[in-house]
Amino acid sequence: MTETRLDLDQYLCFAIHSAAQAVGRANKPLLDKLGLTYPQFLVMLVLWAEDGQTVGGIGDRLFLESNTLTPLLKRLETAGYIHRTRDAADERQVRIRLTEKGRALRETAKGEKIEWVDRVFEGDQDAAQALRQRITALRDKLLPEKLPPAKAALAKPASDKPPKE
Amino acid sequence: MTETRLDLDQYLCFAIHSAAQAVGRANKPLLDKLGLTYPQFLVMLVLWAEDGQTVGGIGDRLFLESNTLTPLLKRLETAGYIHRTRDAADERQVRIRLTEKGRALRETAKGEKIEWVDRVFEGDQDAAQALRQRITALRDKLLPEKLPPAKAALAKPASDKPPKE
DNA sequence: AGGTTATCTATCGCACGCGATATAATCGCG
DNA sequence: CGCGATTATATCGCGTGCGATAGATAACCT
Repeated sequence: MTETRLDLDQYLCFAIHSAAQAVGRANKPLLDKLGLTYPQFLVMLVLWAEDGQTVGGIGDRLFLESNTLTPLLKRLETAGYIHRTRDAADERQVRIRLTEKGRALRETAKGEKIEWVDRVFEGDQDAAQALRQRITALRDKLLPEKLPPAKAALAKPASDKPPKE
Repeated sequence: MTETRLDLDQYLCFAIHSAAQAVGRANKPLLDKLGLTYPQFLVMLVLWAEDGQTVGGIGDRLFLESNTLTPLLKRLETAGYIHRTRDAADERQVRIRLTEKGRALRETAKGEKIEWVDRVFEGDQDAAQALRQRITALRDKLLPEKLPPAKAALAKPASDKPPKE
């Protein structure tokens, strides 16, 4: 019959897929304390690092687009963590700004610790870093050509000539 | 200000999260040819290896539960790839069986190739295997211990102080 | 200037993932 | 045997992801 033995773990894509699910579940207790979902927490991380970013700017860092971010940001606004206001200079953009409550949440978050990394790697920080780098390298090779996010934001973009297709 | 520079890639959880998204996008062209979503494809993989499994059996392999699988399986049934029938011996269970169309899809799938693994690893199979193993090891350390139901009860002697909670 | 094109955000629809709960069948135990 | 506990699946609600598309505003071009 079709009793071909199947080991799903032989598929790299399933390994990553299922690992991401497992990580999500492992993060859940911490996020519940903050009252945030994981994507919401990522947005707060981005805003804690730099307030007043645009929807698109946040999306560049998180690899998300407005169809995902707009509803998410509205929920964060309803929860009282952020304000959403059109940029006066460019009315197409929406600037996301932390409220006092949103900034305060950062202190709560700092008090919490991601416990599962220690539990899994048992102090072997090098192994954790190596794995992290390999995974991000894999991701960056898969993503369509987009400028490396954090660094590009630092330097003022000199007007260059993008080669057109 | 709060201009702490943020490198999200320093977080292992974000690395995995974003890598899983990237892998999903990379798989999309292949899945579109098959007319399946990625979770649907995983279910088909499981069934191609062993037909006639129960909902729970499939869920064990994919780390999913009936709240996710039931609607997904109904869609596969609507698409004509599977049948869902109650097990005669145990009417609680639902057996999932491939249709002829479902089996035929396997041949189509075999003709397709996951191209991005080669593109990313450029023939370095060892690197791909090593990464895969590290990721699955991470996942397995994160997942709660699942005891094979009946067997664990046998070995357990009569220490009848159930954990109060 | 005016018309075209590009950019930015929002909206809609669908498919997961999952917590909470419901329902039905089976098991366990006196 | 009967009744409570357990198991298997289903249902409901919400929050993402994401393709497709719409709408408004800005940039561009001759």
